[in-house]
Amino acid sequence: MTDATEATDVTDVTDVTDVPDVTDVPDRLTPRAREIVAAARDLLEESGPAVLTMRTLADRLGIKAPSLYKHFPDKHAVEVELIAQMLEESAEALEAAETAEAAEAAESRTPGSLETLAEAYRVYALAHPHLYCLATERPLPRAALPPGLEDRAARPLLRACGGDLDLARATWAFAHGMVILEIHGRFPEDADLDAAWKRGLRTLHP
Amino acid sequence: MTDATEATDVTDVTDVTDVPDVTDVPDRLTPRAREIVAAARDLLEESGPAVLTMRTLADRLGIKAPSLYKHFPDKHAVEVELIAQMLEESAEALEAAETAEAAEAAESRTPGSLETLAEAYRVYALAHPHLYCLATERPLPRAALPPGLEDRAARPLLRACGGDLDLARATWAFAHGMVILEIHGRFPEDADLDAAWKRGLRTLHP
DNA sequence: GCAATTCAGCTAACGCCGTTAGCCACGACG
DNA sequence: CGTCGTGGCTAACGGCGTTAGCTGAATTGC
Repeated sequence: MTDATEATDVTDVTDVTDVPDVTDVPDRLTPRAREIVAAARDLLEESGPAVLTMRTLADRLGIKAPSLYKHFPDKHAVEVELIAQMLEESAEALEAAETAEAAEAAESRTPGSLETLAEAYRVYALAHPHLYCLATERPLPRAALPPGLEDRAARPLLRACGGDLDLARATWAFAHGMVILEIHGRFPEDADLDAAWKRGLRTLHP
Repeated sequence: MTDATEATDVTDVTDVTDVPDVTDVPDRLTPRAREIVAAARDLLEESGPAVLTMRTLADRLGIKAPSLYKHFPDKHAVEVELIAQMLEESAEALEAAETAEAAEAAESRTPGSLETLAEAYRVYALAHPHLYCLATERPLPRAALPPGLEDRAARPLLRACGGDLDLARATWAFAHGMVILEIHGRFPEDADLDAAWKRGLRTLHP
């Protein structure tokens, strides 16, 4: 009779009642845990980190806060999943930009191989500012992340830098700095950030 | 008998006991408020933001938490003072580097005018990582800051960039990115950050 | 087919957080 | 000598993450 049962109708995805988790990829999370992470992400992106509370998260799912601990050991574990999502999605965005770039280059109207990549990075980060900050403004929980994910997220930029690690790191620092300073409103209101991006990219990758 | 009195010996700048606040500059803070900020800073730099609590702060001063509200309207107001300190000190560090640079340039053994500035920025930030993060990872409370401070902190870099705003912003983003990523341990352990700094600075300012 | 176990919810509560209300001692000043 | 502002105090509130322990339903084992 609790309204929790109403909330579960959101599931309606897995009506498989026999196979528990015998998919090809060993599932990182149970279906319910994935629902929780999805709700956490909605909450974070809509309202920011201050609102992402175990109680509000439970509320949105129609359950009580302590029940969340049946699925995650603590709040940090939920956040780790959000960080993993961000890394994976930004990796996808960069990989997509990479192939788009290659296509354009084939037509020989090359706009500089870093430019599309940087634009993709910026667009993704600014589209998900709270998520980007959550994933970025603390030490990476490397041990709890899917193996290889960090490398995968870094690889497109490294490739674009021709394997030059120093250049790739300098470029990453520039891009992250631009994005995070913009997100936090540290630039003057009238600053021409497009111009600053262009300037930085052009000098870093002439 | 409280150790709060011991904390004041850090000040040792103003032993004037008669004039309350009739200095040339209209004092931003009462002496007691300055003691509180000093204790807050010690706490933050020693133990990080999680330990900077109204209760632990009061503890260190030998008083109870609610008494702090006789001196500051809320915790945020204390943090604003810490942010102001960081901006002022980093401005000083950059200005010092600027004049040192000028002296070296006069002897014509110029190491690139940005290099000393960047080094000073990096050294200051890494010497005060918690303070740097506090001052940097949220919107600037511009309205509550001493007027002109933000500009002053930005000016040395802008001068070194010959007034080129775009270049200055790109360089700032690069430097901030390098520092903040290093502080949060986002680079691989074996990354040669000196090399990445050199690479970035050389390409940004050839 | 029934017992046993696991799962996923619940309530109550703990200790921390920032913050408020209201009390009081003391020193300065008219 | 009274008055009043200053700067302490205690008690308490609501919100936070989290734990302990209960319960009913579903699944599993014999």
